[in-house]
Amino acid sequence: MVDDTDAHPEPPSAGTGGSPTLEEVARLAGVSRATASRAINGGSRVSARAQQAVDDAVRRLGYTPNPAARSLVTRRTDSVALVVPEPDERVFSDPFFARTLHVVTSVLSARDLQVVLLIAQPGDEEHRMLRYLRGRHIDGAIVVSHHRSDSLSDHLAALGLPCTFIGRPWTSTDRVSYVDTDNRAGGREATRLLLDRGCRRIGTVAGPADMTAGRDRLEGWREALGDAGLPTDAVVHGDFTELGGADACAALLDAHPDLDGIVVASDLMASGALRVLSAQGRRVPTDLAVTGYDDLGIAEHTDPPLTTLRNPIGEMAEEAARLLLEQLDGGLTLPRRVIFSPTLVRRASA
Amino acid sequence: MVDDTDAHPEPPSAGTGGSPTLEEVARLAGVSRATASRAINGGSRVSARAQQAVDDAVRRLGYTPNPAARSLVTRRTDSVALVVPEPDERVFSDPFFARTLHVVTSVLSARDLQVVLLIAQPGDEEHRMLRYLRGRHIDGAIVVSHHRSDSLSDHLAALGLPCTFIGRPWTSTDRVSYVDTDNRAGGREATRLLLDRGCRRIGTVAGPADMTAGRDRLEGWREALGDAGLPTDAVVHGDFTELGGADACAALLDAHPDLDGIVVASDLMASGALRVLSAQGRRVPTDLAVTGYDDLGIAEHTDPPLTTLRNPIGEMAEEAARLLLEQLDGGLTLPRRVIFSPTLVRRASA
DNA sequence: CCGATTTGTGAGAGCGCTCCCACGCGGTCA
DNA sequence: TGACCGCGTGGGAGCGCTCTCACAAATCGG
Repeated sequence: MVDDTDAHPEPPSAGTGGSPTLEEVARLAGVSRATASRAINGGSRVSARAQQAVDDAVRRLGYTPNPAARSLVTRRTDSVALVVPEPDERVFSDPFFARTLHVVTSVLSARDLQVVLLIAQPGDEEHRMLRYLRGRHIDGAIVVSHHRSDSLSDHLAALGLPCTFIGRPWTSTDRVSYVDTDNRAGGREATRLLLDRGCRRIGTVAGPADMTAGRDRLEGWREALGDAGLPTDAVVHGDFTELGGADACAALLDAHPDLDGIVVASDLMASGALRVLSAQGRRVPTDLAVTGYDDLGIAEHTDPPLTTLRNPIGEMAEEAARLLLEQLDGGLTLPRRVIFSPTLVRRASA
Repeated sequence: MVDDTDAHPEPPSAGTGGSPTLEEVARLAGVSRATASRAINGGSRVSARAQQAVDDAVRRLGYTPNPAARSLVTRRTDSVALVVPEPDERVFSDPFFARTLHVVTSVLSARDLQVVLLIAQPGDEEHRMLRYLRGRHIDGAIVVSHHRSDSLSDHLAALGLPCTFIGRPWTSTDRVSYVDTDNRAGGREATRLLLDRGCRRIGTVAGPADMTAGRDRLEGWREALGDAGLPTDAVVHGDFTELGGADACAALLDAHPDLDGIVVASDLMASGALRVLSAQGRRVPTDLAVTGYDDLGIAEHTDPPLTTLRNPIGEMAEEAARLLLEQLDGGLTLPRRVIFSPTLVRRASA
């Protein structure tokens, strides 16, 4: 029902449904397409009169720019991927991801960037994900929970896609930006705490060996025990899940029944470990002291509440988002790294 | 480093970085752009020879079609939103969403559709989300956990965007497709079970009053009790979280200390309720019988394991994805609804 | 009061793709 | 043998937008 008083040939969509185009906005506002475009995108070099006319026209027509047309010419899509190479059970049960997604989204959406969550467990989904990343669907990526086997850092570095890792990647560390915490220091600190309270037989439920966070915390534990001249043989790896932590703890106690302290590499795993200890009738911290890692809401609700190392997940995610924005804005910036420090939070378990 | 033996004017990006275009693939394959396009998109009406040449060229150049250019002309984006109008804490703690996302993604990605997770708690994020849905970023949407206040069904119906609801929407039920379970029957069945085992004072921890699933289950409870000539005054609403369930249960027991049975509208809430009951020293099911709802992995791990009604979440999500595909393929199909039946799963709590 | 800037504007060229249409070619049928 | 039919192909238009550029009008300093 548009008045076709002039005889210009028009696409059939003009009168029928099809959403309004910039052309139509411009016509209604009595300006050129170029001016309408300027008015809509920030409006520098546009007279107040023209701006007003365009704004009105946009409102009257309910105009929304066509993102495909726009990104065809700008070569930007205004969306960013949050890549999580993990099975979705884990993504949806570890509060770490919820927090990260929340913070990343709020930082990026303040700049009108859409965050696309890409969950891909290893396998063919990984391949699909790489195809997606390669396909110019997104302007950049934030990768979290990266494993040694997904050579994500290499792939992304090779692609030249702006990206930031949360947690130091295994390779290409000189070519991609990342944020991390000093996991080795954290591991050391947790262990020293147990040493200070008198533990002399300290084991660890370590994180996955294919994740830098897991390995670094383990290294810290090794260092502290080595410095104290104590053995570093009581190690079992878990997978950062509660169940995995329980299993690992059971295995650890099986092999080393004499332990009087356990450094667990995450709160979720520690929560599983506490369950096992309680089932075995071992009192925490009297018989055996336990430390966790992360402090993301679970630690205070376990029984007993966990002494743990707080990772500033929120700040890390925020910084990661900012680093990505820098790359998106600045064109080619040098890879940057920002390392945070974990802080000890004392509760009842150690 | 492309050989520019001919004198045709070329964009600067041809030799420099910029990813290869269809034009370049066609040239390398020695065919026209049109033929290259056909070969790449399913290849009907393409000779084996041409197909081969194009395939080779694609591989040699590492060509990926530019999605923006493609969707500008096809008017499809090949991506679909999974809309969750909930705060992200809840999305990331209720296994229901993990399962739904998993199933929806696997059905849709088999058809090369990208799933975009849209989490938007009520407020201005909601507005941003509607803008996104309106902006032709996606071809369709699946909405899960819809509340009365987000008038999502009305908005989407008005937009004419293909969409499917998981869980009956409040309004526009005649204009949008949805899948649901017979929640009223489920509520009735849970209540009858308690009646059969001799309970005579049965309360309920109901779901949110602004969600159809919550209201329908409550209705079922009312009906069953009404039929039995028993009072239906012991009602407290929870918010489908564990903590909410605990609080609601405490409030319920406070107001009605004489209860001998509680119908809880979700397993997560029932898990919170069991914790409260145990803290109060009430034995389940001896002193008081409890039923849950959903049966998504939590029910078997509570203490005692929950008697519950299994919702076929996986099948529902699958069907929802299929209904959406139908709309995407078929153009204008009539709104359809598919109702599943919950099945009783007996465990120890009732 | 005149050249030099600044400011607002529109014409028009693409961005990379799909798809319509017209064309040549061999095979089939009356 | 000519009319007709596919089939494979390429030419070319155009999707809706941004952005460069040229140009007129307004503003400025000397």
